Amino acid sequence: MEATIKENVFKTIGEHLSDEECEAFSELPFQKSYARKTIIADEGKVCKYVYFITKGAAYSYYINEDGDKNVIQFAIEGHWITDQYSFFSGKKGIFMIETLEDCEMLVFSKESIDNLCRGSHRIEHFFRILVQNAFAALQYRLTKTNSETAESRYLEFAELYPHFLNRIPQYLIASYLGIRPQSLSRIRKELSEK
Amino acid sequence: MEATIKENVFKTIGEHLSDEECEAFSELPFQKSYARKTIIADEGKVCKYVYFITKGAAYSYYINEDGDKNVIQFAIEGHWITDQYSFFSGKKGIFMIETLEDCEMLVFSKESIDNLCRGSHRIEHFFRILVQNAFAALQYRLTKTNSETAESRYLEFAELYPHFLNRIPQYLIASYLGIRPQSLSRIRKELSEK
DNA sequence: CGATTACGTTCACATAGGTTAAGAAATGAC
DNA sequence: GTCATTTCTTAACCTATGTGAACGTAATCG
Repeated sequence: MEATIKENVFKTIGEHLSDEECEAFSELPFQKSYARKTIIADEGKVCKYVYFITKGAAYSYYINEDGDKNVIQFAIEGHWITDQYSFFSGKKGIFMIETLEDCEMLVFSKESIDNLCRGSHRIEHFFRILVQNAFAALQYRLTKTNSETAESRYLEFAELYPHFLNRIPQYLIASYLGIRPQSLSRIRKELSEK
Repeated sequence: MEATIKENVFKTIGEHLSDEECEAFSELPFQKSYARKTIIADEGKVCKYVYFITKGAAYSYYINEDGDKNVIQFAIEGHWITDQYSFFSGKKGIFMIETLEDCEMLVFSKESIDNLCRGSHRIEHFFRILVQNAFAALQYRLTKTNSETAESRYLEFAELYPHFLNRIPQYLIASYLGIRPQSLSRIRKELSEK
């Protein structure tokens, strides 16, 4: 288990923890399997866990007043996923999290993250850097959303996450890009005609 | 100075530091004034500082290939502003930061943030929480950008930041919302006719 | 103070992407 | 394998926002 944590979790930011810290880390999460299309966090309920995916794929989304699904984030092996807002505030969630494939996850409760961070400065540091990088990436994504056409956002997505294209249904990619499935289909057609 | 830091900086997340920690914190930044319309961080150069605004207003933006300005963030008294990506990675910046009004700022270098965090677990914790909250807010903003009309985004902006409406030129608000100044003008006209 | 520039408004027209609807293709259940 | 369901594609039409240009007013600066 320690090896799994060390390999999977810590390589995600390339920091090294001592064996002791690593052990503290590895005692806290529990491992869990979820079947494909399982909802693991539900809008309106408090999101009590952070999930680190060791196998499979999942995504988070929210549903607006019109009933449209809006994809926030995709996550595959080596990625973290949660409803940040709900998880950290303890207030009711705004996002759903659902598996796309059968998944293996490491599940961390808020208490375990808090204990880990309280108990080890370096683990707290690890999480700070993790969130910081996520923030910078999200800021970049927002600028693109605000200033580029759907076509160029799709091209950038395809370049950035080529392995997602085969694994994730197109209508979810469309939603992630902020457009309708029909529009993505049209864009793909135009691109293939060029 | 300690009082200023304690009052200004720490009230922003409602955590309390010991006097000792507070003192460590207050020794590191320097205070600086900037005139209106001063560019304090420049795209293409490394962004070496995090700014905490104690007076005035500023904003960050980037300029795309077509030469359009794209506003990322507004910041007034009590807010932090920086080019996160550049600041933390040490790579060349992607955003500009410019003052909107004459400003007073507390300026933190990367070394000072790193030293503060290394030297005090609680300060590291402070910054983790700070970034976490910013991340959750940004994620929420992105979902709105992806799924709502410009009109409803404007209404939400006006409700969330009523004090910004008077202080910030409309063409910058338009850019923040991802639309053109003419479109915002049209939207405002339609709203006033309702 | 007047000159100049920056900002906001309006309008006519263009276009990206949304909508609705239908059918084709792929996937999954039995 | 067959049937049902989910996903993808296409097309005709619609709407929100972009574009370019003109004009008025407010802010800024000499």
